Amino acid sequence: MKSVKTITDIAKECGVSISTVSRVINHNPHVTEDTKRRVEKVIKKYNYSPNALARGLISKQSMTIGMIVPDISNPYFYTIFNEIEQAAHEANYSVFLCNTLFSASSHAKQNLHNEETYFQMMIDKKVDGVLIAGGQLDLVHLSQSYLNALKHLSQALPLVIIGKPIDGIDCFYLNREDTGGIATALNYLASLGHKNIAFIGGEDGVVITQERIQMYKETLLKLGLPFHSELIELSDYYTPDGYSAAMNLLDKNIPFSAALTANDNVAIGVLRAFADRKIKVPGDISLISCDQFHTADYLTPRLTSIDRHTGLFGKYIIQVLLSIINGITEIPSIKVPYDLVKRESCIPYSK
Amino acid sequence: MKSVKTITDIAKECGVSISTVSRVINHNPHVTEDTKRRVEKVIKKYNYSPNALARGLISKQSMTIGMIVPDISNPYFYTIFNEIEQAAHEANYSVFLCNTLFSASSHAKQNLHNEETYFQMMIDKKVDGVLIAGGQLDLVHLSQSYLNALKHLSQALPLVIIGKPIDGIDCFYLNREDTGGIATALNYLASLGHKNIAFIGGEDGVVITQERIQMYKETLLKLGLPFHSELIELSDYYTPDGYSAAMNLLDKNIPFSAALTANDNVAIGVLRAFADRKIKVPGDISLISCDQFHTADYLTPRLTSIDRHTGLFGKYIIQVLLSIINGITEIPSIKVPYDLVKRESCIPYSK
DNA sequence: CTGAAAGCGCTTACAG
DNA sequence: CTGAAAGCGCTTACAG
Repeated sequence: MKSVKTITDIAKECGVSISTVSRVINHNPHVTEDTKRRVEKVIKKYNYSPNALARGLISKQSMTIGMIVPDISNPYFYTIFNEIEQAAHEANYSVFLCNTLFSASSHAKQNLHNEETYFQMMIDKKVDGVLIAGGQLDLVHLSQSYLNALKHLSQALPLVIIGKPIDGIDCFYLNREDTGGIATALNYLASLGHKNIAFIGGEDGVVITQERIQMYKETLLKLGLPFHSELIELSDYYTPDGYSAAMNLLDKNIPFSAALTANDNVAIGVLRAFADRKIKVPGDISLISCDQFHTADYLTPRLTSIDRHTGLFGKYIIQVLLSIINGITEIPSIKVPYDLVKRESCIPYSK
Repeated sequence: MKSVKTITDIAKECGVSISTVSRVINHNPHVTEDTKRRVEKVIKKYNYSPNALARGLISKQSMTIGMIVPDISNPYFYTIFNEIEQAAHEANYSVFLCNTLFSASSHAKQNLHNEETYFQMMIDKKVDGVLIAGGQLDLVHLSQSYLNALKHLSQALPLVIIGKPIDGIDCFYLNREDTGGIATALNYLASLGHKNIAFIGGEDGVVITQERIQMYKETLLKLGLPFHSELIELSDYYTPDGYSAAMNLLDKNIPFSAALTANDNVAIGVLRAFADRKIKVPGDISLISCDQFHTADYLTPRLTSIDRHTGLFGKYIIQVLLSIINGITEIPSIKVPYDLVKRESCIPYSK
């Protein structure tokens, strides 16, 4: 395309062989100080830097990793990505961000094979490792086609999956406890005297949602609180979804004095729906979010949330991926904490 | 690393030369239907797909692009990225997302050469084109080191910069009108009878901020409204920044009945600050945001905003980059509209 | 210490 | 239509 020097150009100008140039580039000690200096001077002169494609071809390392997520505009994913990318960059890796646009709620409408084409691209591009978070992965029922593609990927490259192990797919699975926050939130609300507690958000047909509902049920039982399946209103993880879910819930006309929300984005929608129905938070209903994003502390009321420390989890993920790339197969386990952050949206029950 | 077939493996198993295999891969018509079928069968059998590194080395096309942004968690950037990535993927490109973490507000503290190392990485990896949005680029004063790195990049690869032309850097510049929204917002507030209008948000030392303030000044003048430089409170583009900026502004004790906010995130912080000071929006102060994100319609009050259609701009950007990669040097210009979206946060002035 | 040669996995003229 | 050869820009034994 444009004027970019190659190792041959440098070698010629220095009057040495390309082997010698290669040696100085790679800090091979078997080079005279003098020739080394001479070569380095020319390298600097042209700002020469070796072609990573050629290098990758021969060294079997592209210094590249792939991250496959459904939607980078989701704070959960971009928080993880930020950590991944930063650590990767520090380790001299570049990262392909693959945004598949997969949505569990509406996946009938979309191109079901989109994720699979991303898998193949990562294989073709010889990334040194791939990370998958979210997408079809989380579905309760996986299509055969997806499974095949995933298997093919796992056989071609070091693969890290954020989630529960999938039958027949041999790769590394990193899992964070996804339900503990639910129990913590519920215990807190119960301690405030709330009895009828709604559950808003979480996609239908997704493993995590099932587990969370299970935990919701169990915890209520343990606390001796009533369980009404009608108080569960699923939805996607975004603000508009929270809004419509809250409206649907309200339309059922089942009394509740507190609500659990999948994350802060959903909470914003719920807050809006409640305001439209003249329901005061926390005056009429207490609200707690199970996954804190960045705005919780600036909403009105300030949102009581569970901080799941997703950033920490991201740091852990990339650390694992990098060590796997370097041949370490023993992965350290980690306990990512989750903390209850009490703010203004929950108050004691009073009737 | 793991078992991945090469063109040689396929050729051997088919009993043909690698040239022939290459021809069927590349849909070269000069292959007998019969051999073609035979080769394709084996390709399918092993799920063979050519090594993109080797391909890129010879064809001078890596089918890869780079996008360099300061912070992907910023809705402005992720909205653009989403469009870029989707269109790129449809055109069979993968995208390296480089998150430089550059912040104009606090760049004294950070690694100033971070962006430059990303530039070099993109050159080394032989991406087919690079896109830069935000970062040092937007600064009023550019460091010589950055300028050199940028020049080097522009000479090595097709480069598209989102922003104003920079002296001495020959590349493609895509610029959207960044100040029109200010005038529209101001006109609207004036039409509601507001006279003292504050300006909150926008980083200091950045070109766009200068232009916006200039526009703010000019428009007030045109409208015959007073201009108080004390009513300008700069800050970064995030919620906490909006909060502290609003607090600072309030502490000055200069009366105003309406405020312009750089974007919705800043507006959320401002809303919170006002609430803490018992100032009602829109009762006491009307608020308008100059760049709408996704939550505007769910805040309380619902936020009146300028919709700058950043997604559309993103579609345009990638279309331009792709055509440049394909050798088209004539870039179509576009007029991205901006619309005033009236919601609840602005009401007529009444004293 | 240094260079010539082989090879990474492809594509593309060039012969046949 | 098909194969042998050259070559993309590197790295890495192998000689010297």
